[in-house]
Amino acid sequence: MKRHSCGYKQNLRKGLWSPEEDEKLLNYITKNGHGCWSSVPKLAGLERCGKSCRLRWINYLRPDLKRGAFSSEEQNLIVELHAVLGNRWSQIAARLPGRTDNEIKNLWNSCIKKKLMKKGIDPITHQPLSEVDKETNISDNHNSTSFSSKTNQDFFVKQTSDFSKYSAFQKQESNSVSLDNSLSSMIPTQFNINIDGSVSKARFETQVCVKPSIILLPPPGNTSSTIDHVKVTEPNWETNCRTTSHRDNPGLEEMKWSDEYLNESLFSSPVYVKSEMDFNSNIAFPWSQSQACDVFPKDLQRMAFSFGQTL
DNA sequence: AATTTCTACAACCGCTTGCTT
DNA sequence: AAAGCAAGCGGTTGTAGAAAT
Repeated sequence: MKRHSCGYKQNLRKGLWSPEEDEKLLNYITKNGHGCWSSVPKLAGLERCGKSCRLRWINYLRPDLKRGAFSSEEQNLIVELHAVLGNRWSQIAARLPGRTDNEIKNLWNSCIKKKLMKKGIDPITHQPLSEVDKETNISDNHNSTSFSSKTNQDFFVKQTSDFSKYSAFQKQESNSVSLDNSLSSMIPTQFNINIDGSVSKARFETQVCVKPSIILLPPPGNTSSTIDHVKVTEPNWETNCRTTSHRDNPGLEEMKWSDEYLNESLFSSPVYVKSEMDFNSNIAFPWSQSQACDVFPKDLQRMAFSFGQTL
C-alpha cells in the first residue's frame, strides 16, 4: 500500500530545527508527554509533521540523552556489539544508556568503520581484511554474510557453510600463522565466533569471547533443528537450567545447564548471562573483556552453532 | 583570502511491524 | 482476514563547519 510521505499536504516545515521550535516541543512534551505523535505538532504550535517531532525528541531533546563525544569504552562496546548484532542500531543503542541509534549509526559510518579498515579489520565481518580476502572473494562475502538476512533458514545456511571454516582456522592456528603475534602471546586461546558462524582470533576491539555467552540459544518453544552434521536439541529452559545470581554482577541472572542436561548436550559448558533484554532477543551477550575466558579449540569444536528467532 | 573538498551529524524517506477496528 | 494507522527502524541525503588547496 503506497503511503504519502509525512507532510505531503500543507506546507509543513522541513529541515533543521530552530531553537524556538525546540523550545516549543520541549515545553509541550515536558508538560503533557507526547501522547499520539501525529497530534503533537498541532498541540505544541509547530508547523511540523508528527514524525519529525518524534525524531527531534528522541534524537536530540530527550532529557536523558548523553551529549558529547563517545568515550573509547563506548566505542569499543559498539564494535563488540556490532560483531554480534550487525547493523541493528536500535538494539546496540539499547545497551548504551543515553545514546541514540541514529547517533551510533552516524558514529559507525563516519568514524568506527574507517578505524577498523585502517587496522585491517573488515567492518562487516569483523575479520582481518587480508584473511578474508585470501579465503573468499570479499565482495561476495559482503553480500552473503552481511547481517541483512532475516530468516532462520538464511542463518542456518550461513552457519552451516561457515562451520567448516573453523577447521581451516584451526589448521592455520596450529601452523602458527598468527593474525597478530603480540595479541597472540597475551590471549593465546581466545576466539571470536562471529554471528555468521565464522571464527576469528579475538582482538581487543572486537573481542567477543566464546564462553557460552556467545551461544545463540533457541527460542523457547522451538523443538529441534538439524544443521548439517550438528543436531541441536531444544534446551528446555524450565527443566534443563538452574538459575543463580551472577557471581560478579548480582544484577544479572546466571543460567547454567543442569548437570544432567550437560551430559547429553552438544554444548561444552553452556553458561550465559541473561537479562530481560537479552532473553527477548534470544541473543546471549558477549561478556566484558575482563570476564573473557579461555576456550580450548576442542571445546569450540564441540559447540553447536545454534539458532535464533528472526535474525 | 577564496574556493573546493571533506567530515560529522541532523533530518528525512520509505519500508516494516504491531496493534486496532 | 483485510485495511488503516502509529510507531519503529535503518538506509540515505542534506548541510554546516572544518580542513585542505
